[in-house]
Amino acid sequence: MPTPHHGQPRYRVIAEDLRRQIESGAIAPGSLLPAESALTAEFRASRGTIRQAIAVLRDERLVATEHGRGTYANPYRYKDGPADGPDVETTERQVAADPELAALFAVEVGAALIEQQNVTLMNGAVGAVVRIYRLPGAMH
Amino acid sequence: MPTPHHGQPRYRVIAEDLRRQIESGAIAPGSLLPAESALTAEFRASRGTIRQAIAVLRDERLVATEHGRGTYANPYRYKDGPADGPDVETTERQVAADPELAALFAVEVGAALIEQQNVTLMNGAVGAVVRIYRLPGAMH
DNA sequence: AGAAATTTGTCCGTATGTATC
DNA sequence: AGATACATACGGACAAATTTC
Repeated sequence: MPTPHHGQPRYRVIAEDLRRQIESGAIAPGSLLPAESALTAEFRASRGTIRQAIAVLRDERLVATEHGRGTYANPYRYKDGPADGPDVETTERQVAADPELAALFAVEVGAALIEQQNVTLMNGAVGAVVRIYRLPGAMH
Repeated sequence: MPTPHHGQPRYRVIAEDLRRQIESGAIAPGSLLPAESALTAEFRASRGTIRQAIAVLRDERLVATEHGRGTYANPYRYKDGPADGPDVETTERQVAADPELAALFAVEVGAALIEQQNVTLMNGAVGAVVRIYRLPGAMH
């Protein structure tokens, strides 16, 4: 229960341990780490400390966490894709108004809106996505 | 790692900074502030100091905190503006990537994206809504 | 389709030790 | 000595996303 704080903090020791397991393959790439609750038992640490340890690995991009799912080991390991495209790709479609858009346009949630989406590419990678919403029938 | 404390206490400086972000709209009214853990990183302050800063804003009713959910900005503030608003209202905030945006940006669903929303007004009515998405950290 | 269990996200309150004004 | 702040750690509770039954 104390807070040693001498030497190395616990969360760093735990992060170190988990990193080894991931890099050694003991935790397979793409697989889920044990749940936080399981790690609290395994390391006899509080959940906050476990989460701090995982945060270290997340900063290193060694793991990726998804809400309600878990924490994946070695999530992103693929090379660059060439796939060059035009500078801007434009698509237009009809979508349902989310609550905020509904309030702005003074229509009901779920009402039809026109969405024009422009995807701008910079060096082959997506630089920004622009979505323009307007009411059906509005001039443009 | 000094503890300057020259002039104003740290928590007041942080509160001041957050207040500016809220009042300027950089943190959209009704949206969530970054989590305490995120603010500790952003301001390089301890959690206790962050909580103290938020407590200041809470006392001012500038924010409202809900247990387990987060801290909301400007729970209710829409006093009369001094004059008519501009033709374009711009707000910026952090949102979670929907499946399509996630695919475009090559991030995971739910990952943080920056959304800049421009609401263009025509004769006081909303003419169009433009939402621009980009990766956090990207220049703009 | 719906309820329950699982899991992560967040906040709350508290505590200990250290360091700097 | 006292005030301020940092870093770490605990345990609890509620919220939200996902999966499972």
